Amino acid sequence: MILSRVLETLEPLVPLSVGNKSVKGQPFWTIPKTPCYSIVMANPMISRLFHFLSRFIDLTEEEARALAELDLIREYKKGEYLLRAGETTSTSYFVLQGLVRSYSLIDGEERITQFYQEYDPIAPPCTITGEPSDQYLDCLETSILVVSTEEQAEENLEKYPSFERLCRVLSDKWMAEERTSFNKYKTLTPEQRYLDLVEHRPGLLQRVPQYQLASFLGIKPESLSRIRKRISQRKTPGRSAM
Amino acid sequence: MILSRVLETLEPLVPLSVGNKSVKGQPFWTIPKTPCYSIVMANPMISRLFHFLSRFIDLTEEEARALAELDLIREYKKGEYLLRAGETTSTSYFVLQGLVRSYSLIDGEERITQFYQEYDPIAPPCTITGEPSDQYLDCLETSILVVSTEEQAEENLEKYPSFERLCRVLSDKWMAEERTSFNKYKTLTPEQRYLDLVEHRPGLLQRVPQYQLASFLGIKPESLSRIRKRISQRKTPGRSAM
DNA sequence: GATCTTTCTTAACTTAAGTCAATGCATCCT
DNA sequence: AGGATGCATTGACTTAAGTTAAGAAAGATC
Repeated sequence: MILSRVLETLEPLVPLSVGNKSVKGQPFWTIPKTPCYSIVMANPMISRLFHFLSRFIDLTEEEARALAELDLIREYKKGEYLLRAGETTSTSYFVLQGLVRSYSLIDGEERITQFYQEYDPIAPPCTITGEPSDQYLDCLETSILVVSTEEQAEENLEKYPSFERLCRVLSDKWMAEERTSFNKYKTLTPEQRYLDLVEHRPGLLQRVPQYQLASFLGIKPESLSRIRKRISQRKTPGRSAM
Repeated sequence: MILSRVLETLEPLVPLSVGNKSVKGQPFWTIPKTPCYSIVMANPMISRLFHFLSRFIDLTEEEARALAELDLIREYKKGEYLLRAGETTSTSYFVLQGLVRSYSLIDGEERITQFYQEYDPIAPPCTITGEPSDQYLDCLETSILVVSTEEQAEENLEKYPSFERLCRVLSDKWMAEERTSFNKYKTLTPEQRYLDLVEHRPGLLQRVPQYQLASFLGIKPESLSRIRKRISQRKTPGRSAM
């Protein structure tokens, strides 16, 4: 398995602007170079999908065409729900552009469990377990997603065996990431988690209001405010007392 | 995908005794009934592996033989390390019997991130990312594990395409479980997490000292002690005063 | 059975997040 | 401009976990 090498070469997409509100009408992310599957290049979002997949597998022209013709890409408006607690779905998503969040309702309060941004998979546990979801899924920004049901996937996995491999490799990668961030969450304090967020997902700070970041970090907005104050005071220790 | 049905029918193994110290020399878990692959039945541990796998896939006699002949099952002594922080490995495990824990060292203190028991997979993120592990892996009990390197897996996935499907299905199942427990950890208080543990993994309370449970729950032993006191006082509110 | 060791509990005190409430500061609306 | 709304900050107070230290209880050893 050469996934480690693969991951090293996967450069993140470069944002065109800070915050998606500031430059309206423009795509938020640059369109990446991608290997040339003929049918595919017309649509920049399909192109983006193949750019991502090319890091993990070499699809034949036929497979690429088949995948493109499945026509899996959909746009969801800001505020639109993909899933509500209590429902069950067999649908998974993959974010090509935009921002989706998952949260659960605890005593009437939204507790955000994840933000899904460009190149993130959204695989609700209920697609596997069949149990009613305890999570809500909604779009914080108008988002362009790859949409795939289990049934559809199943069908095409049989037709194109190399998809099976692709799915397994991606599952493994995402599993490792999930484990790693779980471990981080467990071992870091709220302050360290915030600093980790600043370091590793700085884009989120621009795209998400602070009270939602707080919820994601597992604390109250007031606490995040105090943490930020603490940090800024520590960084500027001088120029006090006269 | 019929994994939801599959999961419903997967009954947990029944422990023979409470705590592995009490009944020495006896197997801790009953040996399950399993479909009859001829080569396999000799060894109860291989039998157990196939019992588990049969819930997810029907292997041909040839595939079953191939899998058995890979000779992947090993015993590790109590206290033995499978992985240390700083190292990288391509080896994953699957617990047939025993108890393994992962932890990281924070300021010289062991912070337990997971207990792996019967039927749990152990897939260190470094097998995928290639980065040095931040986690230690060691056996809390003498354990019997399926041992599999990426290279070996890779080789056999090519030879036996249905293994590819098996791996993907298992990855998906484990991914869903990982997500679910992450969400739980985020949304529950330490006290609720303890109660959840009592309800869903009661065996652990017998097999693991309290200070390690506390670490796993993300709190100090003293706090767990207080939490338990709080709970027991709540359950026995009467018979006080005079 | 007495001793040593490990684990668990308790208590007093500290720390940081939660809670509640008030204020400041944008932006949006008409 | 004025008012409403939503979000971030601040302060006073509460709560629960962390810290430190001392014993009690349970197990292991000889």
